[in-house]
This record gives sequence, C-alpha cells and structure tokens, in this order.
Amino acid sequence: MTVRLRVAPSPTGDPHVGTAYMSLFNLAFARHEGGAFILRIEDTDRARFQADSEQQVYDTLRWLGLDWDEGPDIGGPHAPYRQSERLESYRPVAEALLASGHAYHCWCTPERLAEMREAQQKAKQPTGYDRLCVGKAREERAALPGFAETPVVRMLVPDDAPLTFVDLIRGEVNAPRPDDQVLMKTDGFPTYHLANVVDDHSMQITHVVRGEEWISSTPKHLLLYDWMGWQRPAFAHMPLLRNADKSKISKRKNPAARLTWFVDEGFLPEALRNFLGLMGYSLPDGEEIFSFEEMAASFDWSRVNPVGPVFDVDKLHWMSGHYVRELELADLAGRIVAFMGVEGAAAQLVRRAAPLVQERMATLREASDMLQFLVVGPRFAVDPDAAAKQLGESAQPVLGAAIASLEGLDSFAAADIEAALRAALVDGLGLKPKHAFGPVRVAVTGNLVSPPLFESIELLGRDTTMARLQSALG
RNA sequence: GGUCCCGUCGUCUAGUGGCCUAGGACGCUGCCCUCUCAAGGCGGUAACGAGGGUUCAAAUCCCUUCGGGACUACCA
Repeated sequence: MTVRLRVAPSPTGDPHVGTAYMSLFNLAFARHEGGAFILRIEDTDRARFQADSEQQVYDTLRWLGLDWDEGPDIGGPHAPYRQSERLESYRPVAEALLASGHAYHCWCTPERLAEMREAQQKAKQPTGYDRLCVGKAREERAALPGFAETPVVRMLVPDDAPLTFVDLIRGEVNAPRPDDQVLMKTDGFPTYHLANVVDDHSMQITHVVRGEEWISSTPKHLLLYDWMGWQRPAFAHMPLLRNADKSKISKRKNPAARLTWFVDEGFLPEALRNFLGLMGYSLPDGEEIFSFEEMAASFDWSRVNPVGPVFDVDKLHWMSGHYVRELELADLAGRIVAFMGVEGAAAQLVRRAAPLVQERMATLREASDMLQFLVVGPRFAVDPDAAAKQLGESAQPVLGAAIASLEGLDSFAAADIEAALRAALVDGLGLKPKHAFGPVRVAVTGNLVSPPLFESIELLGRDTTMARLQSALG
C-alpha cells in the first residue's frame, strides 16, 4: 500500500496549510496500513516555478513532524521524485494515446481558445473545446484561423466516458463530463493530469488522497488509467479547509493559510498537527486531544467528514496553550529561548522564567513578549499607556515605600520580596494589594500585565529592579 | 450560466431510525480563586436551513426547495 503527497511549488514560495492537512491524512492512513508515504514535487508549471519553495516544504512538514518515506531529498526506490526530472516518461504515454486515437494534436492559439470560451459564456453555453482540430492534419488546420505552429496534445473524451467512481470518504460519486483536456503543453511539459496519472502508476500508488477540488477532474484520470490498461487507484477526496466566509482557505483572506505563519507566531507544532487532525475528523472515542500515533492507530476513512471545515485560529490557540502546559519545563524553556534567539546570561534568565509563563502563554511569541522586560537591558521603556494609568502622582508614595522596603532586604528571593512589599504597601500604606502592586509592576516590567511580580523581581535582580523603581519615581 | 460536492450551536464536532426535551470542545459570558494576566473549578448562552413524505418512531431514510462551496486553463 502506497500513498503519495503531491506538492506543487507555491507561487509565493510559501507552503500552504492545505499541504500539511493533506500530508497528515496521507501519513495517518499510510501508518495505519503499514504502507509507504511518498513526497513528490509536481513542478510542471515552469511559469510558477520557485527555487526556494521546495526547501520550505521540507522544513515546515518536518517542523510538524510529518516525515515521508520517500522523497526528492531522501531518495527511494521510485526516484526521481520531481516531475521536472521525469519528463522523458510522459512523452511516450502521450504518443501511445495519439497512436490509439485517444488523443489528438491541437494547434489552436490561446487567443482563439479565449475567444471561444468568451463566446460560450456569453451565450450561456457550457464552456469546452470545440474540437476544431479533431481529425485534421497539420496542413488542413493551418488553413484555418487561430493556428499555432506548435501543437498541444489533447484527450479525445468519448461520450460514454466513466463519470462515476467510488470515493473512500463519500461513497459513490458522480463527476462532470470532462472537456478535451490538454495533456502535453507546447513547452513540452505535461499537464498535471497526465503527469499525475503516469507517476502514480509508475510509483505504484494505490491510494490517491487529495483535495475535494479534484473530484471534477477525476473522470479524466479514470480515462487515462483505462486507456493505458493500468489499474485504477482508490480515491479519497478530502474536504477543503475554509476561510471564515466559507470560501476555500486562501493566503489573501487568512494568514493561517500560510504554513510559515504558524512557525513565526510560535504555535506548538504538536498543537497544529492535532488541530489539523480535528478538521473534518474525529476519533471514535470523541477525544479531541490526541497524538499522531493515536490518530494513525484508529484511522478510518469513514470518519472523515465531507463538509469543509472553517479553520478557527481561536481553537488552535487554545490547543497550543494546552500543549504548552503539558510540556516538560526544560523542553518549554528550550523552545522559548530558541524562539527569542537569546544567548548566554539572557538565555539563562529566560530559562529560569519559563515556569512563570507556562500557564500564561499559548504561543512562543506570547512568551517572548512577556519576557522581554528581562532581556531588553538598557533599552527598557515603560509602555506609555501603562505609565499613564499606574505611574501618576498617586503612585509616588507607593514607589517610594517600595524602594525603601526593598533596600533593606538581605535576601532578594521572591518570598522575601513579597513579604517586604506587603508589609510596606498593604500593611504600611493600607492599600489593597491590587493598588499596591500595580505601580510596582509597571515600573519594573513596563507593562500593566506581567508574569507574577515577586518572582519577576527576583529574576530581574536587585540592581535592575532598584534602578527601574528609581527611574519611575523620577 | 453549466456540472458536481456538501448542509447539527458563531466555530470544530458527536450522532449511521428509538439511549436526543441533541452530547463534548473552542469562543462568549456569570461566579469562585487571585499581586496583574492567565491557568484552574463550578454554572450559563447557543444548532438538526425550510417544506413535504416513509415509519409506531427521523438529526438520522426519500423527494422538493433554499443555502454554501468547488470545478468549468497549455495552474496545480
């Protein structure tokens, strides 16, 4: 049993979240069956070719922990795994189809095709190639308008083309009758339809797992398999991830459509992986928090919901926080340090602060933001809004008392700091804790919201703390 | 426009004829806890698109309708 993930280089050079989604289900199924998962790069569109996008696909998929058994970067028995390196295998198939009468040359110019389509749309007719070139020799066709020197190869779709197939998720599915699809382009590259079928056959792919948008072109592929006398694979058409407005998820409408966005925001990869597994899918026991292994172990196509789910970043955010709380402290600390890019003493400080933020963060970016006050050094500045609210006239006595109480402290440990501040501000000045610690928090951390104050002060150290309090006292 | 796919709380979902006066989760929200913010605990809010059938019984089956989506390229 073999499934493959086809990845087309993204025109923006940035992998799409749908790629990870398909990858997860491909992999879960492959692992469940003990089969192989192949990564294949479908780079037959040279106009959209992006040199660096391939590496980004590897990086983000590995970040998510979705590893392939065979692929361009690791090789395998079906190498090569880039269609641009398999070009010689498509031409013979096109020739065979031409010879058997299942395909024909078409010399129509893109302009003629565009005009034809426009006229059809205007007349409210179904669009489709009008077969002007069918049965015509080159010279014969050349006498007609809209002639191009280099022909493409088109499928000759018969009236009785098979339009029904069994889908692993949807059961029996009907699909529209295909147009005479181009198989070979004028640049000598195959189109997706040809390359995909040829490669899937030669790589012995048994299960084709792809997005729902491919249902309508499945009859083309069925025809190709049948014409070549190849065994058809099984098909599973996954639902499409959606934007909040229910349209197919897109980078223009949704930052989450961009896989690197999750990395940049510091979401935990295990959370995204789990969340993607919840999209259109559920485990038999209804448990929402599950590992990839659990998903693979019970994987079943009948549990895939054909309805396209809206990608809800809020829930992913919650889930990321959930996973953060389950992490070993050292692991979490290491991730925060790596995300912040701090080293040396600053990294040590951040490591010690990890327990302070573990239950306050969902993403590494949030941890980074919360801990900036520890590592900014001389660039420290109090947030203007926080200063306006907490460091006004009435705060002066509070700050003064705080300084006085901390100055005399022998031990600068959190418990002692708390005891001293409580004695001076709550007992001494008769303030409510909330009002007592507000000004101190803003003066020391620069923000209205911070990790626990006394622990933060301990980590910051006596010198920095006193300097910041003095500065706020101005 | 045509063809196809799909329709359970705002969102992700459970549900495969009786266990459903529809369960869980996120979100929102009330209370508790509390040095801020969180986390946590206990509550609340909110859905079977509509209309017809079939059946003793329908969210579950059938039909119609409405709604959403995808496709309709020498892009994948």
